Formats: sequence, C-alpha cells, structure tokens
Amino acid sequence: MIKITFPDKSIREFQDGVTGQEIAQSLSSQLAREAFSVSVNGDVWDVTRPIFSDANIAIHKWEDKEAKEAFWHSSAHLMAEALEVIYPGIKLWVGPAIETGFYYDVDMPEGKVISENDFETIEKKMLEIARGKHAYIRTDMPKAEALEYYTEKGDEYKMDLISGLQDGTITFYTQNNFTDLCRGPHLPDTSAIKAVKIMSIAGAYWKGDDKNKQLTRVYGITFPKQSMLSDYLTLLEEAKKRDHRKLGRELELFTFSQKVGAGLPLWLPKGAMLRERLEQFLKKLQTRYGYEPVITPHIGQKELYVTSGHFAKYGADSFQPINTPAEGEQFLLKPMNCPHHCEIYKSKPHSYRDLPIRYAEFGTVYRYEQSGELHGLTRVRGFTQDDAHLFCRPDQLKEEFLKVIDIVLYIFKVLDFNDYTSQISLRDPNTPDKYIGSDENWAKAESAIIEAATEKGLKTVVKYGEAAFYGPKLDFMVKDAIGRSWQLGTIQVDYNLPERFDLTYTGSDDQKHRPVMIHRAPFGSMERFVAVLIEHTAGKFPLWLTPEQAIILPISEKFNEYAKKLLQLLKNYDIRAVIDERNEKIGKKIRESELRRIPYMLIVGENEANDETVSVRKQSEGDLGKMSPEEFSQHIKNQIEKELQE
RNA sequence: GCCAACGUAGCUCAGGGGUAGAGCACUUCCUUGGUAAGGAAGAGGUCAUGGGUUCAAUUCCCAUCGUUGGCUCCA
Repeated sequence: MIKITFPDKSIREFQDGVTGQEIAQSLSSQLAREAFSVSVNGDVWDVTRPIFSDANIAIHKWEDKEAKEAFWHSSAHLMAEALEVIYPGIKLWVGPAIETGFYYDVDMPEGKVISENDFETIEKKMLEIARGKHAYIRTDMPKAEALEYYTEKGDEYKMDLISGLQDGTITFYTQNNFTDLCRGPHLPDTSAIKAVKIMSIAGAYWKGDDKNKQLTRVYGITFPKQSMLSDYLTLLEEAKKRDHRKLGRELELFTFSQKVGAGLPLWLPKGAMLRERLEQFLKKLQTRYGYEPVITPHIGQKELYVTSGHFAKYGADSFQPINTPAEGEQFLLKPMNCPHHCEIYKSKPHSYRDLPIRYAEFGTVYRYEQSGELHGLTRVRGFTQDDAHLFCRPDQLKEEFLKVIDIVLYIFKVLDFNDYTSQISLRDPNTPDKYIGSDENWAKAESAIIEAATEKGLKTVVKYGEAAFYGPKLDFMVKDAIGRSWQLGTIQVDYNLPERFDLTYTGSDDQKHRPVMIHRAPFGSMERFVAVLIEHTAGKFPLWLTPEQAIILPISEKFNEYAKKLLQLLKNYDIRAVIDERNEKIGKKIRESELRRIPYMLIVGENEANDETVSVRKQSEGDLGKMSPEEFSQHIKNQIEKELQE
C-alpha cells in the first residue's frame, strides 16, 4: 500500500501502482471522467500512469492550467496524425500546447502547402480520429532504438531532437496509427476532444533561427465541449471590436498614409488631443519628482551613435545615414535619445552635490523596423518615447530606481492597468558578444534591478537574453485585445554609456567619479501606450483624458441657439464639448454619440431651454436627469478628481 | 527580411475575361422630432501600382507597394 496526500492535506492509502484516474474514481466517477492530468509530487503525469510510492497529488480538471496543457498537447498529436493522413510524407518537428491551444511545426512534402481552405479537411479528420476513442499509450524506448525508428522513417527533425536527449528518459506516445516522441503528459484517450478549430497558419524558422529552413506552423484549438468553442470564437470576435486599429479609425484618433510611408503614424486632431493630455499628465508628475525638461534635435552626427555603440549594433538594419553637401559628413535620424542627453550632461562639470540629475524629453525617434513587424500603433518606424535619463551616484541608484517604479505603478493605477506583468530582462550568459561592458558592471546593474523589484514586492518573471545591449531592464508588459503581450514601461540600469561618453562628477574626495545612468520610459512610447489604452478601455477613455467630454444634442433645430449658448458656458467651465446641430432625430444623435464613446450627452429641447438646464445622459448608462450647467460642471469635476485620486 | 492570405466608393463588404454593386457615411430636399438608425433624391471608384497573356483584364499570370496572422528582430 502507498500513502496518497491530497491538496487538502488528507491522506488515504491505495494499492501500489494505482493510477490518478483510479484515485479520482474513488472520489467520484464524474471526477474520473473530467480528470485530464494529475500532479504527482509536483510533476504533471498522465492520469493512467501507475504510482508506486507515497505521493502528494492534485487531480487537474479542464479549469486547471495543467489539464488544458495535457488536453491541447494531446490535440497537437491528434492534429499531427490527421496531417500525416492528409499529407503523406510530411515531417514533424515539435507541437506544444500554448496559452490558447496548440501548434505543430511541420515540414510539408515537396510542392505542398496548407492554406485556409484546407482547415476544414483537417478539422474533420481530427474529429473522425478523436471519435475512435484511441488511448494515448506511453512507452519507454532506449535511445538507440528511438534513433533507429526515425532513421527508418527518414525524419531528420526527430532524430535531431533525440540526439539531444539523455538515454533512459526517452518516452513515446501512441494513439491510433500515430506515434510521437514526447515527454507527455497526455489524456487517457482521444474521445475527450469534442470540438476542433484550426486557427491559422504561419511560417516558423526551424529552431527559431532565421538562417534555418522555414517550417509550416499550424495553429489550432480544441475543447471538451462544442459550446466552449463557440464561446471562445465569440470572445475573439468581441476582442476584435476593441482592436486599436479599428477604434483608431472609427474614433478618428490616427491614420496611416502609404504616401507618407509604412509605420509612420499620423495623429488626427482627437488623437493628438488625447496624447497631449497624457503628456501633460506625465510632465506634471515628473516635475514633482524633480525631473528637468530638455529638448534635443531629431538627428545627430553618426559619430555620436558610434560612440554609444548603437551604430555598430543596429546601423546596418536602420534608416541609412543622411549625407550633406560637406564631404564625409553624415547624420542619423536619432534612434535613441540617450546620446543627446549624455552630451547635455557633459555641457558642464558636475559636483556630487548636483546629483541626481534627471533629464526628461518626449523624444521622437526613428527605427527601421522590419516590414513584417509593423503593426498599428504598437510597432512603428517613427515614435515618441516619454524618455528620461537619470544620472546618479552609485549610492543613489537604488533610491532613484525605486522612485521610477513608483511613477510607473502610479500611472498604471490611474489608468486602471491591473493586468500587467513585470519582467526582469537580463543578459543571456551564453551570448556575451551581444552586450557591451564589463561583467562586473553587469553584475552590479542586474543585482540593483533585482533588489529594487524585490523591495517593491513586484511579482516578476526573469527572462534571460532580453536585456538591452548596454544594460539590464525592468519591463512592464501589458496584453492587447488579441492576447499579445507588449512592453510598455521600461527602466534600465546602465554603467556602460557613462563610460563610453566619459561622463564624470567630482566627488567629496575631489576625485573624478563615474555616474550611473537610469534610462526610463513609463509609457514606453506614446504610440504603443495609446494603442494599449484604446484596447484596454475599448475607446471609453477616462473623463480627464477623452478628447470630447460632452456632446450637446438639441431635440430639433429650433434649440440650436440655446445649444450654442450652452456650449460657450461649458467652455468657460473648461469642459470639452461639441454640438450635434444636424437635422436629425434625437434617437439617431444619441446612437451616434454612444458609438463615438462621448461620456456625456446633454439633451436640450423646449423644457431645458425654458428653465436653462440640460438633461444629462451618460454613455452606456442612460438618463441621469435634469441639471443646471453649474451642477453638470461640478459633476464632471468630481468625476475627474475621483479618476486622478492617488 | 521570411511563410501564408488579402488589397473593389470615406467605412464594412458582394461580384466577376466584355470598361462595376449594396449598406452605412457624404450632399440636397421633405420632415422639427424627447433618450440607440424618419423619408426621398443625388454625388462618389484608373477595382493598390507597374508589366505580361488576350480581340478585350478590375477579373488570369508576374513583379512592386501596402495590409493581416505568425516567425526572426525589437536600442
């Protein structure tokens, strides 16, 4: 007998070799049906795998991440089998479960491609196999035998995978006529997979290296119930409605023009108004935190970026240098503001008493992003960073870093971004040539970030290889409407550029010392931040930010005069309002104002004109009743105060 | 940059080898209305751009540009 400990700490005895499924069955037969995987001493196992020693276990149902992973991983195998049937000669690379569904990377037979028209065929084949209720059977195989199996099959991809594995740990899973090298875990059998959707198709370089052959990546998702698939697809439709590219056009915030160029956003008046309010908000905050504004030009001598190292790292793939009539003179569109700010620091000598110095600039930069990467406002070729560079003494570094975190967190709080992740981006120790500076400086910078993040109690993920080439970063990531993660705020510790630019200050010992730099951008870029803000709010911006706070809707043209008088009054109260003077019925004016996401509709007709009031209707909520213009302005002021409360 | 798909009116989209169509938006007229679409008429397109095939191309083929979903990249 073995002792099984459940998550609630209760302990029960079972026969040696009992499976997760049998344990579930002993609790309830429904649980046994719904158990997709089981954690055994922290490792996730098949529910059909026998347990031979005392263990802590947790049974995972669909709701659990561990169950979905097994479900979707099994589905990837199912799809692989279907693909093998439909495209004989197809070769398989890897097929993991992902956050929503799974994919499989495949090498298509010569001359064959998968297109969207083929999705239905694949789905049908998968469902057909799933209905056969084929068990996923786990087998161990010695390395030599595994290699032999794939040599026979002529599959160089799997052979590559196996050659990297340790002998004795190699397992295979078989369902129906399909066997795949796999660690597992998997479902007991294929019958749980009831709904299947192939989502998309994409190219993916083998092993993620663009020098390698490009494989075909097929994305899919499956569910244990048809209704769950429908719900999921509805959810995707809803998310599409929040897409900033769609709302940006509908709400007249920004546009692009082929003639201006790809990835170069044009801010329309309403978008510009929104962005300027955000900038003012941050400027005010930064003034409180002791930042000083600076302004630098859009171009700089190439040498400046040679010094900083940016040119060596990014020059070849960037906008090419601008030549002048002078022989040999070259300028770059600035891809970064830091070199300019370093030169400002150098414009006069500094005492240790002056530090920290904090230079802030909404600096517009240009980077030649790859054409395939451009995406709405989130990935563009010309954008404005809410940039600042802090020059401080080593003993001030931590405090300064903590204060920057405070700024970022305050912004996120005011704008109601609760669902962010903080990522500590460190360098990849395996590729030291990607970075500049000494190991010692890197170690100092990395520990500074880790300490500061810990002190603030941030829940962070550590990612190696994500650092900037001159220093590690603390990044704040937020997801967009379709689930993609974007970096917004970033804080970076840099010991290297101060050396490269030979920045110094005089210490109390009358000796020259090197300052430490912090690069920081709490929004990241205005473009990306506004994009994510649009998706986060679905276009319903906070009152303090929104371009149009109120719209006056006269019941008929007879009341346009009163509406104009009212508009002037509201302007005096600093309320951003417009009038819909068109010859349309009130229902239509309301509908369109709702779609324009204007927070307040002020309906004025005979009654209001007579007693000098407005009927207030709140967007997506409805009638608030009659108010005097004074009361309304007070209402707005109260709302804004609430929004900006610390 | 790479893989796949797409590009028709301001927007959303239909169509298809014989010089184009709907709804919304726009203009004009009628209507002057009370909380999510009043009615009528009109105007609007070199069917992304450039080549090729054809008696004839918006439609078929190629290239370029752009857009979309991924991959690689992201100072």
